[in-house]
Amino acid sequence: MSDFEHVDCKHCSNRFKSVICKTSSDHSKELELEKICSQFKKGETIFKEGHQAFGLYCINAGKIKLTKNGDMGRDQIVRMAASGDVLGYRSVLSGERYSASAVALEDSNLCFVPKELFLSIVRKDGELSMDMMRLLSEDLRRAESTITQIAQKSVRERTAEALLFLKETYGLAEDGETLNVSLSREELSNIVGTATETVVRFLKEFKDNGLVKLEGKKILLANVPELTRYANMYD
Amino acid sequence: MSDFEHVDCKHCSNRFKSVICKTSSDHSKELELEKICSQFKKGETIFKEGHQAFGLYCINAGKIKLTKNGDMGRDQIVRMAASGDVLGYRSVLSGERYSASAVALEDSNLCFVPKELFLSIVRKDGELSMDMMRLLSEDLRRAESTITQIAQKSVRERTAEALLFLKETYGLAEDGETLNVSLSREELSNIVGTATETVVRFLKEFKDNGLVKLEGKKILLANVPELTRYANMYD
DNA sequence: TTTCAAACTTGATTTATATCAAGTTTCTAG
DNA sequence: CTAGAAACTTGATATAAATCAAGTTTGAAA
Repeated sequence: MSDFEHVDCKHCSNRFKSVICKTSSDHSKELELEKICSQFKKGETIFKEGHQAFGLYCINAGKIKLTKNGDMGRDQIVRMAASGDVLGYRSVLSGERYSASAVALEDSNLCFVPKELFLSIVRKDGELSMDMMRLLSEDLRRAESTITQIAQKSVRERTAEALLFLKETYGLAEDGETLNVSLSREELSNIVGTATETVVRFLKEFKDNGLVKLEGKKILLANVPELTRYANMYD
Repeated sequence: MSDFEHVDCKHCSNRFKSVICKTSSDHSKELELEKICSQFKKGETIFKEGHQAFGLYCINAGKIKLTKNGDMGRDQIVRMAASGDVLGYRSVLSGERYSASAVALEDSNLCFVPKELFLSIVRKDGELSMDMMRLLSEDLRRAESTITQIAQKSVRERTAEALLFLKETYGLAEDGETLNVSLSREELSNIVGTATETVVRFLKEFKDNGLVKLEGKKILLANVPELTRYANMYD
């Protein structure tokens, strides 16, 4: 992690719709003064599960995974974040330690906002409060939906679903077909919640059935409708 | 569902610590006037997944399960709620439809607070806002922890864990050993995310190993430390 | 550029759990 | 109190996915 050129919030809030950046202009000024922009290289850890939460991070550019340690040492990816998303607000709001680790999936640029500053702004800015509640609500809805998926769907279905989820979250590359994120097979297995070999096998099956094309870590979605059928076999 | 004697918030907030009940006295008065207390019989549905959220519910007395429909028709229990808990705030805050159904596990007594009233109080009461954020944060943390558990633990571990979770959530009966909640084997399987027969088998195994005693739907935890070991075999 | 380690792939085998089938018990409505 | 349905239990079998083992490819550092 190294310091990076300061990105002003106005610029940021125009490009992205980060809740934090939208706060009214007087609070914005405070933010401008106190926030710290840093650059994280691919693979670098932004914060670690179990550590004290000193503040939150706004993603200015880049892609971040949030992982939790399972009891047997294996990681589980519980969220994937992109530009405009905010990390760590859950812990800051509840006053707890970070409940997951944040790791950069590619070189990323984040703004750090200290806990006290953020809390004081939230207390003053009712609209920001509402935004934060909406954000938490949406995260909670998605998490509970994931519980249902993982508990009830087969690994094949979840693998197909993970690919579609990555498409929703990070979009596609310029060709309009390739997933716009590069993950190892192990990371993919940590999203699906399965063994690495199993992910490899299902990707191969999908490839053999013309649903995807594989080229190293690049995954090209060749047949999204059919992939959707694979993901929801009982709809 | 039938009308029930009106329970005043002050009384309620003394016994339980529902966020809603704690709001400052001027807002309390509004609440008193508009809220509607109702009684739900065991098995009755309080609200249904996918329906519009007209407000939220405070549990005055009773136990409620929150379930989501999986894509193949099977239910998944995503949360268990008790006296003092609030239901439906997620949907009200995010303006979405209910994302889960709420069903009474025993005869229960709830207060309904209309959406508009709640939102207007939240907007005015900064402390309530903070409380709601803490509540959502805690729910989110627990949900993400459940994702990790379900994705990585065996059904045996999750079954043991479910029993411990029920002990935490609803406590024990007067004997200090029996779970203070009565669930069908199917409901238990909907918490664990497995087949009903599998839950039956593991309960029997636990019984044979002296971890629990079974008497119909009563489950007596005979050896909590060992049950904990079963739940976290790789700690 | 070579070398070594890490990541990936594939096959064989084992294991956990789902599913199916057939009772048995418990609860509920009449 | 009885009949029937629903819930529960148990066993047998099938199957999905994990694990183990052995390559192969890829990528990074020297």
